[in-house]
Amino acid sequence: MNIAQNVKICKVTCEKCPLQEAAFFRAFTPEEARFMTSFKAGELNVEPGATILVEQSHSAHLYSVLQGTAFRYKTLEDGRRQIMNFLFPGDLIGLQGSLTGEMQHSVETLSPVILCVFERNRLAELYREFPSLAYDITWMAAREEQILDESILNVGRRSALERAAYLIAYLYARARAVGLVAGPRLKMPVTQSLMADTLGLSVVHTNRTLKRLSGLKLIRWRERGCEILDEKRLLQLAQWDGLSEQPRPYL
Amino acid sequence: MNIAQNVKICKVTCEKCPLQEAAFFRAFTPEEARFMTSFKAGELNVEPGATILVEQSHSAHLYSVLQGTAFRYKTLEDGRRQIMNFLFPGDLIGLQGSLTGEMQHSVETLSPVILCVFERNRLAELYREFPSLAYDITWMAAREEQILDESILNVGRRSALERAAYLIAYLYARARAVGLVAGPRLKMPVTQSLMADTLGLSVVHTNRTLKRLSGLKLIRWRERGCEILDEKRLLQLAQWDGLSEQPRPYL
DNA sequence: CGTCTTTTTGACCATTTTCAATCAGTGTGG
DNA sequence: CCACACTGATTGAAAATGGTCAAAAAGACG
Repeated sequence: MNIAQNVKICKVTCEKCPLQEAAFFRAFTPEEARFMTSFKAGELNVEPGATILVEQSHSAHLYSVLQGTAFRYKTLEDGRRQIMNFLFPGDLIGLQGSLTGEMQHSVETLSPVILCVFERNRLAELYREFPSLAYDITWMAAREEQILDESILNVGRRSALERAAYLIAYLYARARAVGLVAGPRLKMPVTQSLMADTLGLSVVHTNRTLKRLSGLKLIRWRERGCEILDEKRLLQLAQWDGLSEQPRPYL
Repeated sequence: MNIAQNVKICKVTCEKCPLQEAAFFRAFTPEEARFMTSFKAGELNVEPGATILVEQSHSAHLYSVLQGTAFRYKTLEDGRRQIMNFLFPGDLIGLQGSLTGEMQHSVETLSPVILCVFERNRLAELYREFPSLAYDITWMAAREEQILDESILNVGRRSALERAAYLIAYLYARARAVGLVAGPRLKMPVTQSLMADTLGLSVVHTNRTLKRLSGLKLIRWRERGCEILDEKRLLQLAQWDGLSEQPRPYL
């Protein structure tokens, strides 16, 4: 397993956080930004395909994605893997570990990723000094819950075709919000094997299902990626309303 | 649909919250308890089978379960239902609604339930005045995430038999923590149809699967309930480690 | 150009669903 | 007390969905 190393000295101050640019994110107040800069312990540059966190391990750090994409997954002892969610810029990584100190899932990068690194044990300080940021963290946790809820509905009650339609529409919506789409194209390296492990299907059946979506002219599959041809009908097929468009916080 | 009404005047003060008794919960400090008493707007008594919250609706309130059990679910337009999680005493209800103000799931009671009612718009106050309680809320949200993660793994990657084993072991563990078991018996009215909607299976197949677990002498099914005969082998079959035993916060 | 990963296909098998009844337990009103 | 209506549990048979195995085709990459 290719474990992430390579701590970079270079540190983008949070006052100049590139994510502030996106209208999609709620901007920090000057005080918040100042605090975050001090709260941020450093940056971590990670290669594609590297493992950031490992199930069962303990991490003193909390991360947020500054750039790139990754995914969160669990595995059963016999190797079966289930992807729980994908991580995009602005997303928090490892908050769950605050409970027992032990991670219950692993995180692996899809693309080159830059992470902001925070000390888990300074979290109490953040809660004391900046209730607004504390609220943001709760907000993000609650949003993750909503997404996971939809995911359970997806895997539990939708057919293979509907499931795939939902997943693609979901990834497209999230990627678009952070500028990771070029026209109909998802700028994110996803393999069908990853999709299978997200959908709870076999790779073979995932392939057949994607072909079926292609046949319906809803998508087109390209080397490690996906083009969305008819977003509206994808949403319709999945019986999904789409993501809320309102601005969200980030760390 | 049987909507919850019946707001009770009677108000248990949080200083004397009966949940404090359980060693399972982190007790409030006197200041926290005093604040919570003022934060608590009232109590709601709800009958079994009543709907507390409805998907797509807006609620000015946040609830926590003081007594009884309930479940959280989503439905597709064509009626398919998926249960996301069950609610036990100490659990928070409706935090997710803080984001858009619109609930993305419904909540229905299983037994008679007593809820503590809080004003959603006073949440900022709680975050300002009591960082420790704010942290508790985040803690609970993060714990819910962990449970949902396991649930996705369950529905996505476990076989029907393993899935059922996990669900029963999970319910048993949670019920035990709050004193809702009598020996091997789950004191909680669950129908096979509810289990089916949690497992992402049809009722018929759920029934066959439970029979199979009975055949293996792992459980015994009783009128609207379940006896656990061999918890260890259930955990083993599901390849699950069980719930963390450490004390947890509650509201 | 050769090696590796990813995608694709076919044939066959297993799991799960659906449909249709039946059975058991509970509560109701006559 | 009994007939009747309900809900929940159970069963069988047929059909559909999805999985497994094996292999080939198509890209990706050094």
